[in-house]
Amino acid sequence: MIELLIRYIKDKIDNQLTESDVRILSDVFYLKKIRKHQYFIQSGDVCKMAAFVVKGALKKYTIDASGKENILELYIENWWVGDKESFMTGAPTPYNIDAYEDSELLVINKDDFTHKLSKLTFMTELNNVLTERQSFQLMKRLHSSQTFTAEQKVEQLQNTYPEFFQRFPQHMIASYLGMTKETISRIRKNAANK
Amino acid sequence: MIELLIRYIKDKIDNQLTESDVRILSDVFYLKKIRKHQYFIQSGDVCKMAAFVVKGALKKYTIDASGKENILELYIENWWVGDKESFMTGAPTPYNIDAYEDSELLVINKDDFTHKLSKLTFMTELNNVLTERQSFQLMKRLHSSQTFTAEQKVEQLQNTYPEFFQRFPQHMIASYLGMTKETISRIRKNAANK
DNA sequence: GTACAATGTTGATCTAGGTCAATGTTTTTT
DNA sequence: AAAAAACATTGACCTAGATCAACATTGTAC
Repeated sequence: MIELLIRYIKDKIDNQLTESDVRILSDVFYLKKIRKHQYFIQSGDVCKMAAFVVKGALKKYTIDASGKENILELYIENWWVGDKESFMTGAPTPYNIDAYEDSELLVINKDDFTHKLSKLTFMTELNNVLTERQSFQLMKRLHSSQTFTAEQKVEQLQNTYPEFFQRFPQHMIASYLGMTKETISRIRKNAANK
Repeated sequence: MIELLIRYIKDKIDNQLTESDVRILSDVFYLKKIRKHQYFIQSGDVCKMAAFVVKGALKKYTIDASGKENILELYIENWWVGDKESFMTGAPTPYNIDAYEDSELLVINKDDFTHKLSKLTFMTELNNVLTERQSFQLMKRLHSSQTFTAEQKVEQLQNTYPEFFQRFPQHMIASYLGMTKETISRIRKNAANK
């Protein structure tokens, strides 16, 4: 399983991984299986793990006063799961993350991250690349959220992450895009007639 | 002027700045004054500068098909200005940035950034801290954008960046929050009667 | 293979916030 | 100090998308 992560990292960084790097990675990451509907973190927890998705599908969301679920992120294979802000600062997370499919995660504890990984240059490089990419994506999502019509949002998602439409039910996609299941249903019906 | 930047950096990083660090900073950053309404970058440009606001106020925005301005970021003293994605990747920016007040910026060119700063550890540290913070903020803004009412959005902004209400006209705040000037006007009138 | 949960569709109705237009106020320019 | 921009307010009306409710379809567990 760790091979998937090694391959992923090699792809993202400029330099090569040494044998020692690979050994450390294999040492600190451990496989955790989580079943459909099981929580990875719950609102109020401090997020003490970060994880790489080897297999499965998960979602990050909040629940509002009226009980409505608001999905912020969807995760499938090769995505990193967790609340980075809580992980880094130790503040309780406002989010829930749970599995939508039975999943396999490569998990690292905060403690190992701090002591065994954070001084490895390839790891800080990876971390920076990912944080930067995340922030670029969020800027685009915020812009779309504020300026696009529901139809444009769906179309954009079909262009950026078409996989999501295969892996998640429509009502979850709708929530991720900040609209209702009825709206996305009508939009897709319409799009089919074009 | 550079002292402001030095002080700012010292505040953000763990280690001390050496004399050599300070010399390099003074060397690569230069002061640029920009007048009200003047562009810092325009949509379609490649962003070849990053800048620290010493004095003034600016905005980042797009213009949609119908001519409506959509503000994505507001900047005042001690904020960093630019399109980081365009700056890092060399892709043309989709955004405009211009001055809302006469402003003074400490500017660094991409070339100097790459060759003279990017190998200094304090600078990569600063860069990472800022990118991370940016991404945390964007996540919160996206969540608010998708789940808050107009009223809640205004209230949240008053708690997070109350300065904005002093520095920018209401119609710009409205655009930043993704609503119209009429809506924010009615909300604030209401809030006053509480 | 029957039952039950999860998912998706469709129509009727509602509403938060947008649009439009007129008017008022404050700031800037000359 | 007058004229012109820029900014803000208010009312009337409109609309994209939400809500509500009923029903259809698909998946899953026993």
